[in-house]
Amino acid sequence: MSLRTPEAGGIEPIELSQDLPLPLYLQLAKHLRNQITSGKLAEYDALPGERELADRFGVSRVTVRKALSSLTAEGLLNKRQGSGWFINSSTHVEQRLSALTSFSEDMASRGLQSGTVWLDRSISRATPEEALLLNLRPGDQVARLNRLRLADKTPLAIELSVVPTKYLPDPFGFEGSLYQHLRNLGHPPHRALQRLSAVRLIPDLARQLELPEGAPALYIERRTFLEDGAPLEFVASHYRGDAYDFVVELNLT
Amino acid sequence: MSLRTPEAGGIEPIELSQDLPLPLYLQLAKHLRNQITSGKLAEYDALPGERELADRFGVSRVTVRKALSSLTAEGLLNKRQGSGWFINSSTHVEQRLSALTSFSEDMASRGLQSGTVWLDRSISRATPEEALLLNLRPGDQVARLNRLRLADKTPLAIELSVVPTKYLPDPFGFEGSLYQHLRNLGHPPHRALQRLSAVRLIPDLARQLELPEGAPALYIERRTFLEDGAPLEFVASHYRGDAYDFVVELNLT
DNA sequence: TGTTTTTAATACCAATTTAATACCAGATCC
DNA sequence: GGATCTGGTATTAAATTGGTATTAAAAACA
Repeated sequence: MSLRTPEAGGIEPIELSQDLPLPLYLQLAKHLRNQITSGKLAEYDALPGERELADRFGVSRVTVRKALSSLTAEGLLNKRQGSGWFINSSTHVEQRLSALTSFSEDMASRGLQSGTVWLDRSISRATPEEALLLNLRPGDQVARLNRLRLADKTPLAIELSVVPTKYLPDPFGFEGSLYQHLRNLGHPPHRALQRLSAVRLIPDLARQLELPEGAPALYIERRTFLEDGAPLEFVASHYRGDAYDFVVELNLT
Repeated sequence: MSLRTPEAGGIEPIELSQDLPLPLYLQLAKHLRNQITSGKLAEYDALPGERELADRFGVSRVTVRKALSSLTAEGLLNKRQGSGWFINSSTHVEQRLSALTSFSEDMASRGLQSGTVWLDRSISRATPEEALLLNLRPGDQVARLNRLRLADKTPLAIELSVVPTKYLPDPFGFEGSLYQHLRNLGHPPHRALQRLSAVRLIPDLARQLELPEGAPALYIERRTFLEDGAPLEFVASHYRGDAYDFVVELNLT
């Protein structure tokens, strides 16, 4: 047995079969990806050596190698000759886009308890600027959702969502996730465009976030679109600069 | 059953009939077009093999081939011998993330003239933190590139790049784009992971950016990786909060 | 009605991928 | 410094992929 194998590897065994409609190396990659992203194999952990893995799953070393290589291309693993294969930090694959979809999911993935305090829930006419951004006619009505977002009871962000009433007729008709509700109503968000910048908090917002006036904040403006390209939602958020990181992962090819 | 067919294909069955006033291959093309554009096949990039499809729909391979060819002419599919048929990614919406690759390109796309003032260009030992982030051994050497970035002659950002000397042996050996240079050296950046947050500028940085002390800034930390997953570069940037927007576009599906 | 075009089948060809074995080279550890 | 770990690479055979030629029936057309 390899010297550097951590406690028998901690990898669950699995039966790989040539009869399945997926090549062996992809079956193996899939299994390992599960083990890694599910947290069963901790960050920075070493994987068992290639020979050991080949032996354990009953395939050749080349097959193991192809599986590991494909996971490397995904950014989950890295290797060093003479040392072995290691799990990358920040391999929260499922989380890649969740930061943009749902506040609660985002918080959950960071291991924080999320909470919401409603500041405003009403219907009114769109301002000229909102009408422009949401592609509405002047005077069209919008639902306005202003929420204070909490992480472990600490104020983390203020979020103002504006949705045309044709997509959200009743702003009181839901609890929890706005996106889930919109999906239920048959208006699933499909694409989003975000702008991020750093701003100084105005007194009003600073007070609500329990920060001194002028503290730095991450300002995120988001426009969400339906599949047919129609604007669904406009959100302006202020995140506490001292407590929130926005993570983006991307390919440069 | 085909070995390489991905997960039974996920294609709904349909009854094709010679008695209809539409040739078999067009009936099949129509059905597949529906499945693709409706997004039912979006999660499977690959289609089942031609033989598998022929078998499943009870027609000959040539018929399947004609159907797939006509969809190719429409731009929905592409093929590779030995591999199979793939749904074009252009049918999914493309992500525009190039704003993250190069400062100069980013500026150019905003119609601004970009400039650079070198603050530091040297080689030294990696700090323990850098060694961890770049997967180096303690004492390994890194090139340190500290640049003041200008947009139309206004200071816009301060950027500190750290690259292991094994990838960038001579920090003076290039002008212009670091990424272009790394590509020329055979180390093309492949993937990046970014963290963004808002910070208050420390006096030193504030002075260099010609801002008052404590002004808000967008802090962007980026790690860039090679295709094989090895860390290539670590960058820490401070962007003026009053002059820079960071744009992200993405799909929520 | 004879001719051409389209349709759809069978059979065989060529490129690619898969997955194995055997051996090479760099790192680590004593 | 030399075992002996580690990953790296070259070579191979078999399986699977799409590619193509040939044929015949059906449909369209003159």
